[in-house]
Amino acid sequence: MLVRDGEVRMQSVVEQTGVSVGSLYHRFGSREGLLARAWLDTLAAFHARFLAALDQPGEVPGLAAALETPRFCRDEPDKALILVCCRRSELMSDDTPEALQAELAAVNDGVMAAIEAFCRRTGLPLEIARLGLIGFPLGAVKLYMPGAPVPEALDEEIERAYRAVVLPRLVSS
Amino acid sequence: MLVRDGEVRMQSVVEQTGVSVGSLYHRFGSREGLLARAWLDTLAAFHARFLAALDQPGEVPGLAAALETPRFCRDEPDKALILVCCRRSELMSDDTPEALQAELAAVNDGVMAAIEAFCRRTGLPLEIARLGLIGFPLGAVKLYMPGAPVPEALDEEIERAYRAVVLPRLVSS
DNA sequence: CTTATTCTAGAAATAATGTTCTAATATGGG
DNA sequence: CCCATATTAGAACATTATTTCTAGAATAAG
Repeated sequence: MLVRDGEVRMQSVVEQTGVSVGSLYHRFGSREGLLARAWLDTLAAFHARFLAALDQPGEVPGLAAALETPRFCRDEPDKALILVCCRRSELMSDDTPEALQAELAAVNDGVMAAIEAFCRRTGLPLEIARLGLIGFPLGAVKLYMPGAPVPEALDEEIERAYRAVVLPRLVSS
Repeated sequence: MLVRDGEVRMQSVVEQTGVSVGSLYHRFGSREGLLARAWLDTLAAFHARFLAALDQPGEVPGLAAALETPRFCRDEPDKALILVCCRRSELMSDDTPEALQAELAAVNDGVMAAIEAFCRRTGLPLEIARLGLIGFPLGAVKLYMPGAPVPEALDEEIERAYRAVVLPRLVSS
């Protein structure tokens, strides 16, 4: 584990990866730079899947995107650990290099735009979309991670919750 | 904020509370002791409400308990911040004083026993109960905290999700 | 093969944080 | 009022973490 007690120490990274301190500073510039890079790479990996699923047509709009969270946890456990078990504020703060802060802003804008487009398309209120697409799936997988694998059976429950909050808003629109 | 970047520094506590280092160490023994005490007190406050709600009779068993999470966030924002936005592992670790580790174990045992009794009473599988009682409500409020208040309207959505995963299991039992 | 460049290594310097300690201040019982 | 005990204060100390630095190894181009 690179992460212990919610903190990431340069020394732990050296021990766990076998890469020397000098190399880490050569590549990432600082601890902040390293953490931000880890967060951004993880976010990009998830968002690629999430956004693709969001545009995917299906019986229930957005359902595939909601199910990307548990699937990502099973497919890419290492990245999912960062995505699900770290807070953004732990990995990116005010003293994160500006270039990386800008990169995060760009990624966030992209996702926000995609979700807003989804809402316009479907007539869903933004808050409902956030809840069904992110809040419930994330809350569900967090019951298991870290430590246990995310069971396949969980997807059915996430789907039930998603339908329960989204379908009533779809018909009324 | 006592918490910055997910870390709690003794110096921040001194600054935010006006209490001196000496006093903190006199009362809590160590940083670990202080963090564990904060976590345990918070947990106790929530569990008192959660367990009372769990035993409360109602049309849908457990629904009141599921709704205690958003209500707790509104009623006790300071404690909710610790409960919702800190990981247990940040506040309690292997070098937490043993007495406090035992206290946590006792609290956890109590909650676990109550949830198991609830499952026996209702015929619900444990995983479904955890999801509806904890996973979904927590995932929902985390969309807002920290930074924004938890809207009243969220309770209705949590209820929908709770019913969606719990009701199908109730009738079949 | 030689040279320029990039990357690696890890000890040493710097900075940040946790803890201890002594003196001073409050508090409460006799 | 006086003493005993509990609490407070914050400077000094110890520990732990981040960053810098210099020398050496790999890599690639000419």
